[in-house]
Amino acid sequence: MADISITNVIWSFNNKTKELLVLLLKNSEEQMWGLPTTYLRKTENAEESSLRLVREKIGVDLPLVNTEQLATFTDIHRAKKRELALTYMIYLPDMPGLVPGYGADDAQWFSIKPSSENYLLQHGKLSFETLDENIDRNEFYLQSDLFKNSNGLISDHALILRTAFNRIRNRLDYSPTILRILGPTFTLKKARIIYSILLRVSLTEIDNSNFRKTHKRLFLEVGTENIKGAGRPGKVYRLK
Amino acid sequence: MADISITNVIWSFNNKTKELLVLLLKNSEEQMWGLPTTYLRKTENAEESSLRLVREKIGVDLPLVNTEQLATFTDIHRAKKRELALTYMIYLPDMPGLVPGYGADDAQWFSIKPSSENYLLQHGKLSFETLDENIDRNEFYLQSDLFKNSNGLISDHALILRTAFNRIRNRLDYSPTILRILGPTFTLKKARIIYSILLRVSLTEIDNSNFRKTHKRLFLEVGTENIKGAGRPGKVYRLK
DNA sequence: GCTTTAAAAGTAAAAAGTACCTAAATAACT
DNA sequence: AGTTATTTAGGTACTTTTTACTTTTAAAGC
Repeated sequence: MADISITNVIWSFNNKTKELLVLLLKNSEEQMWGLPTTYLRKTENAEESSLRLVREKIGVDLPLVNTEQLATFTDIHRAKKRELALTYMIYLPDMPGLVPGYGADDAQWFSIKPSSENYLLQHGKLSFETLDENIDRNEFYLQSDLFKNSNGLISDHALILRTAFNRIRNRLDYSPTILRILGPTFTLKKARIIYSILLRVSLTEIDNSNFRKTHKRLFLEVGTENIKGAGRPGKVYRLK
Repeated sequence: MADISITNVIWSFNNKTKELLVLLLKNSEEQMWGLPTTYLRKTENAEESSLRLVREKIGVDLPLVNTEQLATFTDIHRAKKRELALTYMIYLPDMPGLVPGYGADDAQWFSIKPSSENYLLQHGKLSFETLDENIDRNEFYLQSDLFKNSNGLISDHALILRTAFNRIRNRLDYSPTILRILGPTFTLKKARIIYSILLRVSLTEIDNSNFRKTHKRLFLEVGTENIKGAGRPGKVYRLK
């Protein structure tokens, strides 16, 4: 009856600029940016489809455990034809190189950058106007009411992206899976950078010492940083 | 391509026996119990479909805000034909009367009752064998690995039910929407009963006084109980 | 009025969170 | 080599929250 699309929100991290990234593709037909999307095949379940999409667009072959269901969007008017969007989230370290692939003219990592209270899509920085705090609470109901295409993204991909952002933020306290974008291990500094972006506060507002205390239950110490640089080398952790 | 089914996990509460209830229907064809299910129509989104199902089975007409997306199950072999299950949760007070309706031979409220470590489906009591604590964390990945039909429920409805149970339990601390089954207002005693069932501890293990202190941020006092009975009448609250 | 029951309210100790400071480890500079 | 700047680990005292337990209050039944 309806077409089944699989849409991925793929997160990564720029180690040089310390930016939180999300992957967008430029649609050949409409020349608008949107999230990577494919169609579910007869022979695969949605998780497999989501990972196939990653393989096709980024050339990375991930095990099943690396994709995580976000939500399903079913609004009648969300696409030209009736189409359900089964959305997934994926966390990739190292900001892999991109190739546009079939149906896309361009592929780019967009930086999620808080600008005062808002996020704006400008100059390669992705940002939402008045990121609605209530979306996560309401994301499962009234999707049609929340439907707004305010960011110049294709279809309802702005809504999907906000839902993803809020989900990640709400999970920060007990399951900060977003830290996977830092690779298998990470320093507390990098973790704090991610937290500061998601919580939209400056890095100094997240106290180094207190962050260590309140989060050590989530992290496991596995060694010490061995990179060159000024200052004491940080300890290296991984997610428990 | 695939059929789209809408499956509801409908929760309620028995005010006399103080039991947490879930609605199951007996399938005419297979003579097995399962969750209420319908098929998505061209003219409706999934939330509307979920509420139509409630209306058809229980005769209650709810506003859109009363259904909440649980997860989408896409395993290739989850049904005889390829069929995606978009699942929703609904909280109904007063344990409404039931009519089997089309395709069902019986409709019943089943009590979720913890028996030691396990939950067993016996004598109208619904229960899971070794309710896996990890399902919620993993529910969005590896669904096919978790697929087990261990409760005599149709298809993968046992998995759906466990996913629902774990979701509710994890949300208890910050968004105890399950308390809607108590009606618009409730006493702390009743809230504690729900918590004790979900956390699988005895009522006395949830201290009355401390429960009040730790949960007052979630509840709003709206008056005092005016029912007849021994003991001081409890205050009445509603969800903030 | 006294006893029983059930819930609200109080108290003190423990645990967790917060603001701020000191110590340690490294690089760069004189 | 010794000093300084930089960065992160670790410590301390204070505040808030949670927890275990006790007391008070408000009703019903006799």
